[in-house]
Amino acid sequence: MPELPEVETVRRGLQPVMEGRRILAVETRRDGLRFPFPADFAARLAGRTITAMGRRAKYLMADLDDGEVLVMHLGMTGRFVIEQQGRATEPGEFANAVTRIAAHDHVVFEVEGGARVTYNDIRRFGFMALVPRQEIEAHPLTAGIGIEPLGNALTPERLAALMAGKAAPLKAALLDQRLIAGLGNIYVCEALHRAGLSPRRAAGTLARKDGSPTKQAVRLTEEIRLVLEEAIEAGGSTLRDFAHADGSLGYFQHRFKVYDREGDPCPNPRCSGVVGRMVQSGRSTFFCAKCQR
DNA sequence: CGCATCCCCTGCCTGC
DNA sequence: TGCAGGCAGGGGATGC
Repeated sequence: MPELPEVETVRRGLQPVMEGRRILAVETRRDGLRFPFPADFAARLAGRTITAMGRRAKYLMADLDDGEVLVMHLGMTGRFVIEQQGRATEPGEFANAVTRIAAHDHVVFEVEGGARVTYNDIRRFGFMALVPRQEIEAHPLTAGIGIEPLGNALTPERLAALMAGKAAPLKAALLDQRLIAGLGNIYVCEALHRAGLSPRRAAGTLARKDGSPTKQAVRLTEEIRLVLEEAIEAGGSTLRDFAHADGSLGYFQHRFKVYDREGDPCPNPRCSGVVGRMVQSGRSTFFCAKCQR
């Protein structure tokens, strides 16, 4: 499920147990995920300290004390499970702890302070890479990533400029990580519904001839921000619940208005339409043909 | 270049 | 009950 709000929620879950902590040991349980792990991946990580746990778009970025960055992407099904195991300060202190390995557990981090952090990924579309910090901007995995939809970068003017001249469907343009980074299929559907905009509309219609934003661009900018912020807030509350349960992080239940709600009445109280589904760029789009124009 | 299609992988749901 | 087919929230490669 991980789109920007989910990745941000995972970041907030990992931060207290990993930031400022030394990695005691790493176990990789297969050769790689989507890509092979870097050479000597586990050995290279051991002993290094995570100085900051950050996020850029849908990428988790763990800054290491020697200038490299552990870049992690959750793909479609990646998640982390955190287990607190005493107050380990040296490798091997985990040896006496009960080790539970579940199906699709691929990487296990043992962290100073006693956390065992396990990466689980059923479909293995996620990946982990080590990149020198100064090469992040040029690295093939992270080069050309678009602007963050939260924060100050996304304005109606910027949105209009990014979409100007594009004949592609608005849905496809919003999914393009080179333009805006972090939106996925769910939140694009949700934001377009909230903004009352058709997923089929040409992306370029958000810009006037002089390049300035239309009122639709203003509305969409606002709805993107709101839906992401609300989802992060919901993830935060879920995170607290999970922490009380078993410490696992991952698939959070949010209430979506249109996503996966084909056939439901349109949730817009002033609309009598029905949520429909169509395929764009090979992926399902959920929308109301009556109030999204 | 822009855009569409296919593919990586596993699991779940549906229909026959 | 078994099994084939379709589908899944990401994104890279390929082809037109």
